Amino acid sequence: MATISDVAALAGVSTATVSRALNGKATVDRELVARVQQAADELGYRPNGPARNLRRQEAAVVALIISDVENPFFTAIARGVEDVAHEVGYSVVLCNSDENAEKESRYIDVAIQERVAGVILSPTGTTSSVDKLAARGTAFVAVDRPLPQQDSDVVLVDTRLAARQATDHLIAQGYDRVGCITGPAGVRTADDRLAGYRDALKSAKRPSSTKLVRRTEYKAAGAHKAAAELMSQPDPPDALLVANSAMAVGVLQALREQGVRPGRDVGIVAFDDAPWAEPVDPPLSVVAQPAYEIGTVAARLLLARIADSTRTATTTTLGARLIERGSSHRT
Amino acid sequence: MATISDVAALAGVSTATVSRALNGKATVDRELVARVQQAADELGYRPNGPARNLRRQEAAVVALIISDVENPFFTAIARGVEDVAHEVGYSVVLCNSDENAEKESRYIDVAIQERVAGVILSPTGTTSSVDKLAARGTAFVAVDRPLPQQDSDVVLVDTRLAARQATDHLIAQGYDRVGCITGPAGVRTADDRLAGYRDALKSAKRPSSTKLVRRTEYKAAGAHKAAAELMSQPDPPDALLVANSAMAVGVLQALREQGVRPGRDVGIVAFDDAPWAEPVDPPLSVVAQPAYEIGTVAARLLLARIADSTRTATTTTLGARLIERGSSHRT
DNA sequence: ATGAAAGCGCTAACAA
DNA sequence: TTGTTAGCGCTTTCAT
Repeated sequence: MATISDVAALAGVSTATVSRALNGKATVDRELVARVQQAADELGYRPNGPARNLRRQEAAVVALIISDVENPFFTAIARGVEDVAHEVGYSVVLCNSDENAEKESRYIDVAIQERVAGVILSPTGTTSSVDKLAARGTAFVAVDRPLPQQDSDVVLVDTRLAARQATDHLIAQGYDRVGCITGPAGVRTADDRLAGYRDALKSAKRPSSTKLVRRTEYKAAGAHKAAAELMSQPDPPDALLVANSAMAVGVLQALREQGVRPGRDVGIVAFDDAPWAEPVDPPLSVVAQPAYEIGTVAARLLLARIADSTRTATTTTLGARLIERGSSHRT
Repeated sequence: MATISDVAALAGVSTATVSRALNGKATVDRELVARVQQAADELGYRPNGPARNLRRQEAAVVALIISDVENPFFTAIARGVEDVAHEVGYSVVLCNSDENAEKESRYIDVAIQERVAGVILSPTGTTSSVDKLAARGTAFVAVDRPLPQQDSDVVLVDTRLAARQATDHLIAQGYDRVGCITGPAGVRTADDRLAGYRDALKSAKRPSSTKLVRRTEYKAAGAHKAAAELMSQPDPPDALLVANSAMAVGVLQALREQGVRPGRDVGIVAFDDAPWAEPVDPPLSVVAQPAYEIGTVAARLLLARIADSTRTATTTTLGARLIERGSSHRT
């Protein structure tokens, strides 16, 4: 594979000039630039990334560590990050931590090892593996969940408020016994959504009973079981706030099995506006989180921090939007 | 950040010994290994990836270039690739070509530049940017779609047969005018699915009319429009074969808008077993492609080719499975 | 404006 | 078994 010396030889100049010419430094004669360019083209020259990064002591790469590639919420974030990063010539490496602290830690090690310019991640619960990033001075920003006792840039959604509004909406629609299926204790978004749900019950002066609440993994299977349990209690809920779209799949499934129709029989609002939320029957009411925007904001923060590591950390909180569809109306 | 020399100094040995010890070479004294290890731990030493890659002339990284991160079919492939690659210590870099030849080409450039060990990609139609990989001798394998006139490793699904079987099934269920909504002309999977659909009509001695066929992007919006058009014709289809799950979203939406119930009024079979296919009402009949397996097979082929670039190219064709649910039954 | 030369951190010949 | 040393390909002083 052609190296910079090959190009230099062919163009009849030094490697330094080739480097300067190809990197657009102003101090190179126009004619030489052309000659170098032609030689490079002729040889199909591509700079050797590792060599460049070694010399520059940094790669124009950011790592994005998300907890679930199959979750549309996170893929939308990825899109946002990608779009911003590419604008300024950065590549994005997507890593899948699978909500697993060990995998997350491993990817962080890789990121450090490859000397990426920065890391964006949705931290898996209690982990402190981000300390490694902080210790090395690698720029990073957290999305979706704050880092415990870490003063870093964070991009969040006001998910507690969103949960409250969604619950308010269900109550306003005449549902009386609103239940909640949320994620595991300790996962911040799960806790917040539950808190918002309780806020709404309290302000509507409804009693809040633990019999109407279930916590499980953020997956379809757990939610399926939880919903089945809730619905076969003596006093089943007549509405459900569901904490993400994968869970909604499980809940819908459980309701179908019990012959219960969403909306008419049991009101449903789920977090995340999945593509299938609209075409299902009845259409699913959702809390749409600004996932793409989370990604763009996080990417911009990261780039700013890469450029200036002394910036003070900021927390950005974005709002979510309730989209009312058939599943939260009695008619 | 600590370098190998720092570790060497602290352990009182040469850098070569540190390198050997940390890379598990057999020829190092046990006691020294321990000393080196301890020094490395103490300093929090992480080998510099670019330096290592520069020296080794190859990174233990494979690039996976897929045409849509938001499509569950491709994310499942990604999972498969990841799992196999990680087993042998390779990292996977996920890139999103967005079904866009230019983006694909750019990612291929990056892959070459970073000197990745190999590339797995779902080629966007007619592109010849993979030639660049071939020219550089970078190992690669194609998934989902074959490369035009390129003798490389390929992992495919027998999608024509699957489309035929799905159509057979619809006909067997008593649907009389089966239509088809498939992807753009020139995209191999789209063409194959259409061909399989026609195979079935022919062998059932049904006339095949272009009035029952629509081609659009592999997206919800296009399929929505196509379905709406098809259904408002004078002689609308009473069943539809839909070429992927994003399209199915659009089709279902269109049917809802026209007050047409899947199954009872219009039989539906769609490609790809999306998570929401089961909980919708009625549950969606699908052609389940072995996406995860495509990923694992492709990864193994790639690793084999990395190890031995002279291997002759192979084509692996996997089967798909028809899952019959409510949307393809009249009752 | 250009070239010579040093060196980024690591691994692998080659010596000892 | 260990150390010495020479690069991998690039960018960037420092001279010129």
